[in-house]
Amino acid sequence: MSATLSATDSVKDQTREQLQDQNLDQRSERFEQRTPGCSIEAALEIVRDRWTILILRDSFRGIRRFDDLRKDLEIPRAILADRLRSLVEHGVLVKRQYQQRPERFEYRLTPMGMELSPILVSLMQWGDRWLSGDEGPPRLLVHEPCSTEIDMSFYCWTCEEAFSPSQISSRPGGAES
Amino acid sequence: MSATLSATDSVKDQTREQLQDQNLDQRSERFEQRTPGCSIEAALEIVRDRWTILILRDSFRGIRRFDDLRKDLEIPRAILADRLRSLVEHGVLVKRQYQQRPERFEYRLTPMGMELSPILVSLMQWGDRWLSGDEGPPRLLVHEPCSTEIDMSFYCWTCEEAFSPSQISSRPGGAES
DNA sequence: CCAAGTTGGTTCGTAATCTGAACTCAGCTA
DNA sequence: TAGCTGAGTTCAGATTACGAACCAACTTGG
Repeated sequence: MSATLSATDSVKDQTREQLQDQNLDQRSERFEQRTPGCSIEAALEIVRDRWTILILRDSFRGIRRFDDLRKDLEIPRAILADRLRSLVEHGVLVKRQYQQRPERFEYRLTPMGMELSPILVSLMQWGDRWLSGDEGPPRLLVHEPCSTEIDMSFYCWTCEEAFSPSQISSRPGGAES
Repeated sequence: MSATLSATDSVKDQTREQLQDQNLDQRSERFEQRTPGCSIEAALEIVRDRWTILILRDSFRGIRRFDDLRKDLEIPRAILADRLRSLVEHGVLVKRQYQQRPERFEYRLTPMGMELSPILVSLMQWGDRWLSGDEGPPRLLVHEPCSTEIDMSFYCWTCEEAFSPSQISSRPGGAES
């Protein structure tokens, strides 16, 4: 996945060409990100498809066993086995024996896996907002202590306020030192 | 690496839980959600695979044309055409003619598409946190006015504080009234 | 005028993946 | 002894993905 420089160039060219067109063009680089070393791509290598995400959703719901996952998702066994293997290899789940006479296993989220929750929550909220019918969202997520509905918008700890995606800009990270 | 303060917590939680086994089972319904009418599933029907997400990432970066997308992503033409068609059908992108002599088109995010940003940002941050090497995150996202790094953890507007995923619980939504 | 280039696709044949059904294996259970 | 459960594996057929070639409508260069 190279083509790095040409990507930059074409973005610039395009922006210039379209200046007269619309005036939201300066926003176009909000998520600017060089392809080599893109964290989104890296994450997608682990969270690779629909099944994987649904397995994770079920893991958050507390479903831990092969057969329970299979029945709940109606997923082909071979694929479930494969995805679980992959998630374990990547450190998102751990495989644990929960009884030995008949050897039986369960899969649990690791801390790394737990931290996938913002992804699932934002998927769910987007689905709620744009895809749920007249009946409104099928389920709500709330902050347990106070029952306030969860809102995954952006919040700035310095300004102490929420802000919209248009106020996001990106800058190089990497080895600064 | 700014992160959820929850990282440490969940490490602790998990360790404790794994030693003692099953006293966290009541938490198992955090994301409880019946399969019919799950917003995550609904969202996944639109955001269906890796390519689709990468197309959206590039859209946020301001790449709007078929050929620019193809070159940047190195995606097969047929698949790009198919994914763009699907995103347009679902209302995430709009296809607009930007010149007529040789008919040429571009694809832009709709408001519905713009609101996918929390999903992309949380994917990126998870990748940053868990997958980026010694060099740290390849790019940072900041709140433009103050340059504070964006943190997509959970924030409660009532309690005025951030909280970890373990404090999320779910309840039925749907046609109440 | 002809040749080549650009953009935005479509149409292949082949390769990789997914799928459902059947099979395995170990230890219960009646 | 037969049958059941949980956790898989194996296999044949259906779906998708992939890369290369092709098409169409214009523009540009010689």
